[in-house]
Amino acid sequence: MVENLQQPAKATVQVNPTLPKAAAAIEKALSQRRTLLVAGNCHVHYSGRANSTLEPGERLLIIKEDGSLLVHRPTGYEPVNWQPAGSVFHIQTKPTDLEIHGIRQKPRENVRVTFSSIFMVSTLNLTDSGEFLLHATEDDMHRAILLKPDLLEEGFKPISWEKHVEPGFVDIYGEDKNGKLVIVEVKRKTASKEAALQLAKYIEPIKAKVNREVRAVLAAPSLGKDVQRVLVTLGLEFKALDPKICAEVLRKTATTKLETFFE
Amino acid sequence: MVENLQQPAKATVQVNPTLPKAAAAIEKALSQRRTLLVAGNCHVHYSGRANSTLEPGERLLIIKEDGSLLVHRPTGYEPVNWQPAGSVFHIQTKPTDLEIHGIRQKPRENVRVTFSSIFMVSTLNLTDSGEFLLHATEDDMHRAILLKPDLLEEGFKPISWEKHVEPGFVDIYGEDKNGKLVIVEVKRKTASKEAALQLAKYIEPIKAKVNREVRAVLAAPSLGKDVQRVLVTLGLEFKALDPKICAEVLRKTATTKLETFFE
DNA sequence: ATATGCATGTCGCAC
DNA sequence: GTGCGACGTGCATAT
Repeated sequence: MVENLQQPAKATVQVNPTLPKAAAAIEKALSQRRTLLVAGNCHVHYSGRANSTLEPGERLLIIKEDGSLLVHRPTGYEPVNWQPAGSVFHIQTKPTDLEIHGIRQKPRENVRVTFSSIFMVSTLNLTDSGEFLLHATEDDMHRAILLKPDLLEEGFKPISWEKHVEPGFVDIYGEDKNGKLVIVEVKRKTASKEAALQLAKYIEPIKAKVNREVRAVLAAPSLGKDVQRVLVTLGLEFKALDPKICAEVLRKTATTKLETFFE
Repeated sequence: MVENLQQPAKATVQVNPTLPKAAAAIEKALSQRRTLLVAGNCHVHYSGRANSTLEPGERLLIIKEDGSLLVHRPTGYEPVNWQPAGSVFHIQTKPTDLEIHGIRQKPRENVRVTFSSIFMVSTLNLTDSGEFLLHATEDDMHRAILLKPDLLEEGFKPISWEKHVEPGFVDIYGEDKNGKLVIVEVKRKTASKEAALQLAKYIEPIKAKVNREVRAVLAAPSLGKDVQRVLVTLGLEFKALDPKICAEVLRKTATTKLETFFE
């Protein structure tokens, strides 16, 4: 048959469909596991971890092939209502409106999007295997220090990484050029008082354990308002460290080195 | 002219447009401040607080009238790339692709979405003034306790709310039926060790200030794994409190009472 | 399953 | 502007 020779359409669209025609297109998109777009006037009820209501207005509904749902208003980066991947959907058509009901288990929660009119329905058949790479994360900063300890200070020797000591995890743990123990807390953004306190609370347990002097260093691109004062009070040190520079260091260095670091 | 008598179209769509035609539609949508949808094969580069690259694949681009941008892959609740409201966009057409460049100031960052083919372009003219209401938030729990203090315990009398004491804010602050001071930390989800510690750190400063006995109550729907033990150690109490029940209490009570509470 | 912490988190509010 | 905390946060990871 001819259809078998054709590529399936990447996009199908209906503009100003009747509600029954829209319902048919929606049902088909859901059963074929395609990305579905519906624009129209709707109201929304959510019930689950919390409850919400959204009064009628014109919005864009997106349902993806993995069962995630988004309701977007005409402004704002964030969806006003949503459902994470794994939801299942039911369509209900009434004389004057079309309801899309999404249910998620664990936690049990559901969204009902009820359209009174629909401007557009579109079904997209998207294929996407492109890799996504993000750089200059806090993890990149950790790796960069391990690879090139001089980023922290000349002569620093890392011993351990993400080590679980009593109250939580120490980002990096090593020795300075004089053999003193150094614990390092890394932040990719301006460090707050919280970060300083988090670092401070590790000092005593570690001192008690190793029974020798311990230095504590907060490595971050900058310090918040009164954090300098807190550092002095608590006997902590600060090292300026930019996540982008760390990412650059990693880019210039073979990643194989990283993987062999702790073998 | 006839056009003036017509309602502006709620939705305009092009399926499989040439890149120049798509570019024209995109330019128009941006200049008219409409919601724009573009589905096609693209790659994305982001540079700003971090850096990212997304290799080619088929995605949906959304640009809203407020200058927010979303790039959605065919799966996943979250956008793979985005730009918050307030970004400005430039279109660049080359022989083989169409680049949409979004720039945001403060922080300075930019996204470049480069389409090699486009399946669909749609412009939506959405009007939305519907109110959004969310219930069963932590704030609802605060309000419910203020309105109906017996939710916390029989005879409780609230004194203050979101009070700034030394290390931070106490959620609720009051007296029990025996005249003892009570400080309350409210959580809308299972309370973690952090919540217990947060509560504990207020006790000493407050004791020092008021110079009398202080009780500390953690009000939450449930406790995490070892939190019960932490509570005992620190001398804290627990009160089971469900955000949904709080929301229900508020729903049944005139909101006017709330506003007059602290007058 | 639960707990812990990061995120280009975003957003709102108070100072 | 900065700081601070909530969010239906989502998400990955380690236990």
